[in-house]
Amino acid sequence: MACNLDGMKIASWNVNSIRARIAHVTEWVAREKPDVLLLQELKGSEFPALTFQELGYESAAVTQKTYNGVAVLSLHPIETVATALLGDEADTHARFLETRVQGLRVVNIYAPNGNPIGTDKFNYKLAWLDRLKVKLEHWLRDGTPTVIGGDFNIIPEDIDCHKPSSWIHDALFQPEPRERYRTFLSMGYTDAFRSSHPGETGQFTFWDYFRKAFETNRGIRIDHFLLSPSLAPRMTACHIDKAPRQLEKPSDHTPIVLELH
DNA sequence: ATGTCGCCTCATAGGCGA
Repeated sequence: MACNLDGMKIASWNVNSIRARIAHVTEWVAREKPDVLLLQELKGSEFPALTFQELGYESAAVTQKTYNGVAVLSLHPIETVATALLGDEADTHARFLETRVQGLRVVNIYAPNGNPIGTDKFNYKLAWLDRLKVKLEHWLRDGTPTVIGGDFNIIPEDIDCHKPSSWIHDALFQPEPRERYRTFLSMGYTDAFRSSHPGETGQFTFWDYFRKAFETNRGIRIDHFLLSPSLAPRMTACHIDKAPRQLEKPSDHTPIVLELH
């Protein structure tokens, strides 16, 4: 299936409130000029589409008051395919947005955090990941080049956190979500960052606001790009841009950037 | 348990979610 992805740059960033972070995001977009940007944790009913339109970006957003919220920005036309994850009609969280850009299936997710473990929140997380798996199976079968990006709220392996013992009681590090993430990989999806940086330690996308976590690089890698088998050979690079995390009043996450050919 | 953000409201302090 032909699609023009040459030089295409796709980024993902959990901004922890688009209203609080609008200056950081617009400055980063103007400088980095990604073809596509996936945003998570918008935390508001209104998405500032006009602000990004002025920078040349079309947008699609699924919003919710106070919580969650995901958006896709693109220099190219966006076709919105789905605004909710199938499998639970009662689930009203704004966590899923499936689009098509330049013949590529671009899926933006904000997976549930799931803390504390042993509660409905943790069960919701596992059920949500199981629903995502059903979609992942469908997308494999139709062969369309597919990228799933966003905040997975999963620390895949021990090297994806500064110190495993600090996270053993956290939902992001539990065997159940990690097992699901490994299943996604065994199905044929590629973890874009890890596959291009095998064994590299100290590479994180999130650092807590407290205890000087960023300054001491005590972080976790929870923002990911999964690539379908049809897309994986077209990855040229994947990196984490720590610059926005160093700004005044930053998001607790920083962007991850994927490049294709 | 704690730390620190950002949001909201039975609002200017406290609760929730992360």
